[in-house]
Amino acid sequence: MKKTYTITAALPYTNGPIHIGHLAGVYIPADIFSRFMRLTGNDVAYICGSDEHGVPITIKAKKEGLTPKDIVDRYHSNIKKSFEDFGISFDNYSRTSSELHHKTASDFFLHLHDNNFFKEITTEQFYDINANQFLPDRFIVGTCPKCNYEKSYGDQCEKCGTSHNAIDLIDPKSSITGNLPSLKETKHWYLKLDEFQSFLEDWILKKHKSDWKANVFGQCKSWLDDGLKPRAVTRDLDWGVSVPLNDSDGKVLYVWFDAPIGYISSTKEWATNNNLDWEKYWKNTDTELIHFIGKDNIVFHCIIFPAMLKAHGEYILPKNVPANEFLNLEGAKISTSNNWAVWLPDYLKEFPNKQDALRYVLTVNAPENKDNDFTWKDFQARNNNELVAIYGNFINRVVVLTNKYYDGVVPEPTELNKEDLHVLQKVNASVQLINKHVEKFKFRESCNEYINIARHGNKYLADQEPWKIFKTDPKKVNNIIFVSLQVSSILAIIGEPFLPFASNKLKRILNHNDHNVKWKWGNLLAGDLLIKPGIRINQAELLFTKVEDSEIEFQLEKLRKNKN
RNA sequence: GGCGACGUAGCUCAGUUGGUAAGAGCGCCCGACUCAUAAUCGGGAGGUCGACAGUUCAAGUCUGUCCGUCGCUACCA
Repeated sequence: MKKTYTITAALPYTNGPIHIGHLAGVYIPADIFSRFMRLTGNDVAYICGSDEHGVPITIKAKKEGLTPKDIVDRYHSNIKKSFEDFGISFDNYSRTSSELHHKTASDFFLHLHDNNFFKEITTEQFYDINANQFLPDRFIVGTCPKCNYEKSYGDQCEKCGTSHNAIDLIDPKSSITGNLPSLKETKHWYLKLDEFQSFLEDWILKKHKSDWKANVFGQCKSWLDDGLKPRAVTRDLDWGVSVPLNDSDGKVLYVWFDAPIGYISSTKEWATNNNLDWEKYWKNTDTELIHFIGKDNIVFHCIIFPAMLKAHGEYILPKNVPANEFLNLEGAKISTSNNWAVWLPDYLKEFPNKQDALRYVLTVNAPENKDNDFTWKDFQARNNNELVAIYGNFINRVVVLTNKYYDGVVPEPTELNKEDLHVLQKVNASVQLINKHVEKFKFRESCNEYINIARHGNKYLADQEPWKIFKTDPKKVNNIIFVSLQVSSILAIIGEPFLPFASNKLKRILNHNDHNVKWKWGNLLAGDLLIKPGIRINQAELLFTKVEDSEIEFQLEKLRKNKN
């Protein structure tokens, strides 16, 4: 049945390029899901954009002697381009600095304000007179009251790990100017989250007990059991969406309040550009809203944003929030500040035309249930032993045999025998399994099952040995090659969500447009014969190429240098 | 400190509501084949299921304690 899906991928924060952790945790799974849902005939809006507000960007700008706008412009285009080059199929990639977003977020805030969902609370915050700004906890350094470490941050001591309030620090200093900060009163708007306690308990703990992932459900339960409290949704800052009220000079919406609204404004932008109705994707109760995020964002997407949407009153709530865990790199935590990462722009430059290899490795080793480790050696092994040796090699065998025996023309099959039908059945069973797993967000299993199709193909060829009987039983060989080409065409169709570049290449090799059945999901599911005898296919081209030891050594060396 | 998720073969992971002798892929060893990017196909070795205790006729699967990894969070469960 055709459905409408609004699929969001966490808005990347524009203070650095995209790295493999982002890809494995969010963008690749969301892309597979989106592509799969399009492939199977659904109406999909795959939405994302740059998250460009918040304190870290203003600090980075200050350090580089630039404006916040300079910083976000730089990374917005960097991120947008690397997503495009990598083949992430967003329907729209917007940015939160856009006018449309400011208006959308501002209106959203006003709507909640007018309906009395906020509480104004005045507190004392640290203020740096010289820098002329309030200081978030992260930008206050002082001596930890517990372990006496002298460079503890305002929110947490890096040495003993305990968290505290900035006010508790001994001898606090502004990390911007080094001055002693003073306390100053400030008023902020707090979302009355507590009023949504019972609603959220019913919605999450009862209605989504079985279909949300254990890590997501557990995290939510922990928050709900604790009891929700009003939460500040504004900040003292001059960079962001201004609070649209009279007595709100110097106040902006907290970045975590405006960022998820970015999903909505990005959808609006897309709808406007394509002459569509954006409300269908956010206000129609038949539409399934799915948020792909990392585990650090669970509370915002499962508690706060749904409360905001519910408070607004017109919006649908997420059907699921398949949060992933984290990806490590060579045994250590990925870190932007320590430059311990594989950056996507670097990868694209250093491994040209190998987008699918990274997609594949990050899919089959995705941190779906627990933190996982990415190693270059594993990357090489999976590329060489699985993509090249199993999938690429199967296609190559079939295409070479077709060219060798039939001058590239698809042979006419006669009655298929037990073995022929058996392999087609096995492939069909794999297709069903892939479908099932993708719907449950089990992308690693679905991708493994995809490779299994090529395994079935290799085994079929090995068992049938057409090269042995070509002279003695040509009719049988006709069938073997025909069936192998049929399997190849199935791989081309269903591989698109996982390995889109290879899939397109394979379609070209097999001349998919010339066959009399459209290579569409429905025809595949119906078990239709996708290839037509008499059609000439092209010469063999390698679908994947090997990754050499020297390339892996180069990457490892690069990481070693960063470490020092 | 509290809460949550996770801890299964060398590596990465599956293991429904507890029940026939613990599974897969990769890696490793042996064999077969040669159409294929020395690729493929078959077979094999390898695990006291983090530790300890408990419930049960029966536990990787439930309970408790502890240890480890990661995340969330605060003096509050």
